Amino acid sequence: MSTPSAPRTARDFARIELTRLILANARAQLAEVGPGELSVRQIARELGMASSAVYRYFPSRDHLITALLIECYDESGEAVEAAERAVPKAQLARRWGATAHALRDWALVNRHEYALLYGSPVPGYAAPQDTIGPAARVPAVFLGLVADAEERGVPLPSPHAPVPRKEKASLAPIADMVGRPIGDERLVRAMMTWPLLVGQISLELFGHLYRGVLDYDAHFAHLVDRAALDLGFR
Amino acid sequence: MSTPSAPRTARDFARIELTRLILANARAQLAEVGPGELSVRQIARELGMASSAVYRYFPSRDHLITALLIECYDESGEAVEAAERAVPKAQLARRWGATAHALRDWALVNRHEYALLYGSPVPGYAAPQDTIGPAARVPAVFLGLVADAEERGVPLPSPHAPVPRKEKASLAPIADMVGRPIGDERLVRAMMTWPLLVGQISLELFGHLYRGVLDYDAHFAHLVDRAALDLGFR
DNA sequence: TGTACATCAGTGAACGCGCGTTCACTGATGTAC
DNA sequence: TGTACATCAGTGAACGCGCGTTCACTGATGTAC
Repeated sequence: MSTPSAPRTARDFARIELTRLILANARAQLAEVGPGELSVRQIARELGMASSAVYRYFPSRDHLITALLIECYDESGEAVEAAERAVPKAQLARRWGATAHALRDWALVNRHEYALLYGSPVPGYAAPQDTIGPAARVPAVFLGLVADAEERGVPLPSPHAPVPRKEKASLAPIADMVGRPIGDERLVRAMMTWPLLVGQISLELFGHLYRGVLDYDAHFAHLVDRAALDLGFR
Repeated sequence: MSTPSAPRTARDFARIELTRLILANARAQLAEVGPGELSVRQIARELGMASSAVYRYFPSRDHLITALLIECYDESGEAVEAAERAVPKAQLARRWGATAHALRDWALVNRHEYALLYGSPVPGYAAPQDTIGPAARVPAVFLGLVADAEERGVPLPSPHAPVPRKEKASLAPIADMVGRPIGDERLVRAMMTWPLLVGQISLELFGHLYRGVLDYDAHFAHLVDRAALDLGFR
């Protein structure tokens, strides 16, 4: 993909391998330390090379972070997509459940990575355009689900809320992303699941449910079931 | 409150004043810089004193952050409570809308403060018990709202989702916090609004809606209206 | 009211640490003839 | 196939910066008699 060309020479191979190693090590650092504390020097140390050598592969720390962002968006996207694929297409509620739980499970195993994606922005870092595509993978799965529901004519539970013109216009890019016909009401419902999931996972991981909710698993599972109803999936 | 005793001497006055000044300056720093980059030395510089002097007032940077957390939780709590108070008790939907918008408005004006409260935890910092009380103010307002709805016998829209025993037990501390009788289903609904709001505000502030949603204001307003329906508020 | 002592605020230097990035340089690898 | 040159990887020192925290000290404020 981003390989400049087929590796021919030993140098090419080494370059690819080391780029991979550096990224893998940066990633490993995220097991111990938050995204803001990622250190080029620490990576170099771990790899037994001079810190300046890293700059042959990534022109700056920001480029490294960008690569990590893309990797993590893709990884979580892949996890969510795989979970969804494993359920028969017709079972909307189970597909929804599988995807929602896949996202949370990924976040629980990759806490700092989750924080990198959905927590506060890394200080001094501005994400470039390159991350937009990968970032859209997870929401795209959810949007695909509601589009399927629309296709099958699955009814949405009442009461319905009329969608104002302004809001409809506001969501035009999302409707485009779906690429299939979808009712306003259903699109809004889909747009509620996204903050619900990210909000719930963030509250849990960032410690806001501590001593409030006793069983995080049970609570998340129930919220997902509840949301399935609202989406007309059962 | 946390004043050790009534200020009697000039020293006492100066101590209170300087503690206030240091905190105010730390707070002002948040206008420019994220919570993770808060610097004791920078505060001292701004105040024209030696950095070591700050340690007469706060024994460590962590204590400063704790004080900031409490201040910000209280401030946002106060904003939300005030917004709610301004609406007649009987108008549940409007009370809900006012509180939800108050939280977002506060977050928009105080972006780094919001990140401090609801974003990724500050690296190397562990919040002590002292923050739990103030942190509960905002959710308490929302819980109060649904408790009022319960009291008035406001019906919840169908379809209803039976709440499993496990989940019911899991939410026991929250039910306690409410302190008034409240149905399981309604409590769960309340527990969905919290991640919805925090999730939506975080997605917006942290850049995840960029070029996806065009009009953040309109979208948030509609989500809040939509949620009001689900809560039985209209 | 005045003196002797204790308490505390604030200073400035220092400790010990870490960071991202640059740069001149060496030596290995690749390429063109 | 062998040589001359160009390209690139990696080094180690350095720049310039910032940080939290400690400590011995001075001078002002407060207290007890």
